[in-house]
Amino acid sequence: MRIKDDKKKEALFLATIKLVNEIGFVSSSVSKIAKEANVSPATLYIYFKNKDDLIVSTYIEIKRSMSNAMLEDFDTTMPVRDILQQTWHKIFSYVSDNREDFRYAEQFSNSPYTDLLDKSEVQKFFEPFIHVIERGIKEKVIKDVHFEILTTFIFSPVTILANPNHCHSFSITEQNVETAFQLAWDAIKL
Amino acid sequence: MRIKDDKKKEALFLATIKLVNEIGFVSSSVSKIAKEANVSPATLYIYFKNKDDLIVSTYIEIKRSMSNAMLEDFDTTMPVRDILQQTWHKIFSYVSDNREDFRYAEQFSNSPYTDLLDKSEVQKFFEPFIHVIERGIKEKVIKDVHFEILTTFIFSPVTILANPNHCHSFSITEQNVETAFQLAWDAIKL
Amino acid sequence: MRIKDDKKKEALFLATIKLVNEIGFVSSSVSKIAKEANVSPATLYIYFKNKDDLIVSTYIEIKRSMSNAMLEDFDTTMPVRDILQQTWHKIFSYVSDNREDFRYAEQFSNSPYTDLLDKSEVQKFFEPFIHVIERGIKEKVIKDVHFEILTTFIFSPVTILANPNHCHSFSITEQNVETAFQLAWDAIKL
Amino acid sequence: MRIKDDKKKEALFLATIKLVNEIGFVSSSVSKIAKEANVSPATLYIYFKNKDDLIVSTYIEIKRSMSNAMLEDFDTTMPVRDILQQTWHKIFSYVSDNREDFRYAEQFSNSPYTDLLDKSEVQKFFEPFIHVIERGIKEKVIKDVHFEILTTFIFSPVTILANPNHCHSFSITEQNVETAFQLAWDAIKL
DNA sequence: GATGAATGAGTGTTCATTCAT
DNA sequence: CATGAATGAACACTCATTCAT
Repeated sequence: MRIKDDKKKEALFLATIKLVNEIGFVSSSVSKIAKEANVSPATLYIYFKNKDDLIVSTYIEIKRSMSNAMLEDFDTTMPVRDILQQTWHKIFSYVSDNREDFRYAEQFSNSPYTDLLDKSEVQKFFEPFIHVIERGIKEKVIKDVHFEILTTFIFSPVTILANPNHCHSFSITEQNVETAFQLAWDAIKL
Repeated sequence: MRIKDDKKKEALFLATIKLVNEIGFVSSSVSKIAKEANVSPATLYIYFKNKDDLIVSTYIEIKRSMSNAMLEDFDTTMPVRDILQQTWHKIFSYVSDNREDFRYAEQFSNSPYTDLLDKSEVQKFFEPFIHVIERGIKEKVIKDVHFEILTTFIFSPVTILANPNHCHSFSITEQNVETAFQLAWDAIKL
Repeated sequence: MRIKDDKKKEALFLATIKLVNEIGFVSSSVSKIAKEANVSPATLYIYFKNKDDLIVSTYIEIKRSMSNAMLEDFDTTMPVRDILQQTWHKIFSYVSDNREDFRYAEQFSNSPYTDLLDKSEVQKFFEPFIHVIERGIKEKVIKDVHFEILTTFIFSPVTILANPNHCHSFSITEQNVETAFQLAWDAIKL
Repeated sequence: MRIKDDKKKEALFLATIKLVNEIGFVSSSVSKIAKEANVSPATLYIYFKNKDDLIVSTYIEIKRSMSNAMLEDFDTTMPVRDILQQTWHKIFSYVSDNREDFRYAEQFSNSPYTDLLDKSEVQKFFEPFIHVIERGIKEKVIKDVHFEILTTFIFSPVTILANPNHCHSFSITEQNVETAFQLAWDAIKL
């Protein structure tokens, strides 16, 4: 028999990201994705249960790689501010180097497909950072306010600033990123 | 016949918002929207050029009403901080009272339909606030950094905190909203 | 607006019967039926809820017309034997004149589509005959045995003899039909 | 390897019968049948030319076994009535003991697959009985009428009465079966 | 012999839009 | 102005069958 070809699965991931970024989820039909990946529509169903599965799996794949990049050199013994600063720069760096992946993830997390996602699967990637913030509160360097308020100011700005749809004149330079971090830190620091 | 006209258009707006919130953009077909509005699919094409036009017009209509609410009691002579604080509370209040409209706007602004939107048409609603921020910089009460960094910290948090999809444990109470504003102001203030 | 065209529904009935007789239920796809009826596949869904509905409705339509033919000149005051004899001939006559309808009905009633049929809707057509048989038992001209044994010998032979799939050398002549009735009557008479 | 072969073929027969009875011919796809038989779809094509061949072969296999059961203790020297009576009981007995096989055979003989069947291949199983009837006519104990009329009354009732789809209140008891035979014999006897 | 991967052709169904009235 | 009928094109998905190993 023929052997299952990881190249095909990879090709389907890439085709999905490319097409969704170009024409959106709705217009990215199974047959278009298959054609882009140089596969038969039927083949797609060997590697994925259905279209939803393909879309969600692609997202998880991206998040896995994103998480790996962020956790590189992660050192919990550093001061809270330094960890957040390092992470902040790492995220911008990843986003800058993987614009296509980032755009897909953005579209996904604001689409109805999110409902199909097991949130815990993705949230676990962020756990290390959550612990850092908790430590910051205990050490009295971060304001002791509702947790979601803190994350809104320390994590969300990244996705907004990096999204050219929202901020088309902001460019990801070392200087800009550091400036933005100053504001984020001013927001949450005690 | 003027009255009848407006009623049908209004009914179509409401039906669109309701359906899109209930089943999403993808499943909200023209015929379903028409049925929800008690109108023939063909009638829809009298009031709107096509489906895209309907979707985009509905968004602009919401933004117009949102803007009106925000500009109530708008007094440019007040101190910068007070204006922003008042506006911040006004937005949360509007969102709280018009959850359906807000949800639609959120879905819209993260869908490919955004591409069809003349951004300037919506941005003009925000102009008064832009002027306030510019004044704040000149008066040296707001940091003199890239403009989009400032808006990211002073406007975006609202849509994130008010979106139960992102923050399901944050509730819009006077206290919570004020706390969040403190962080926003700390971020941008000099 | 255009007016709903009964001719289209009729054409769909005829196309369904023709195709199903020629190539069977499985191969009779919606698009083939639509093409045969000179309609768009989408049009079919204006007149019928789905394929199943089309198939079942076609059957009921046939049964209605079959029943009408059988109940012509139906006179409950005649002797039991005469009524059955008259009906027997009438059925064969109908079948002979409407071979396509009969073949469709035969295929249908031996297909999984039967499960979708509200049996009572069709059984009501046979009620008058059931009463006749009950009368025959009471008058002691028909054997007093399990009801389904009686119907098996007085009704089923028609569908078997008239079905060229089962009996290809039996032809529906007045003489043959009368002979067959003799056997049926001999079977059930006391 | 002979043994392994036969096991696979047998497994495919059984899987076909089971699936077709459960979900019908239409839904019984090659891959589902293969999975049910714990075999690759490709393997199926080693034992059968194609799907049609599998379906038809399964039917013939059932008919062969049915015929074997009927011909047990077959004694052409007995009186015509006794032979028919014995056979009649034997068929009911077989059907009662092999409901799955019977159901498959019923579905098959009312499906378009019948067209693919070489009728003579099955009819040869019935030859001994045909000779008995011919003898009955010659001996003037059976009516001298069209042959298919006779078989309609002496064989078909079995498949109707035993089919719960047609007769759901008739149960195969010794008594019921004997009663039904009385009617069959009354129909054809001179 | 035996397999799972691979596929073109097809399925039933819905879509945004237009037509005739 | 307003409509429901009508449709070609597209949808997600499954099929019987073949291929390479």
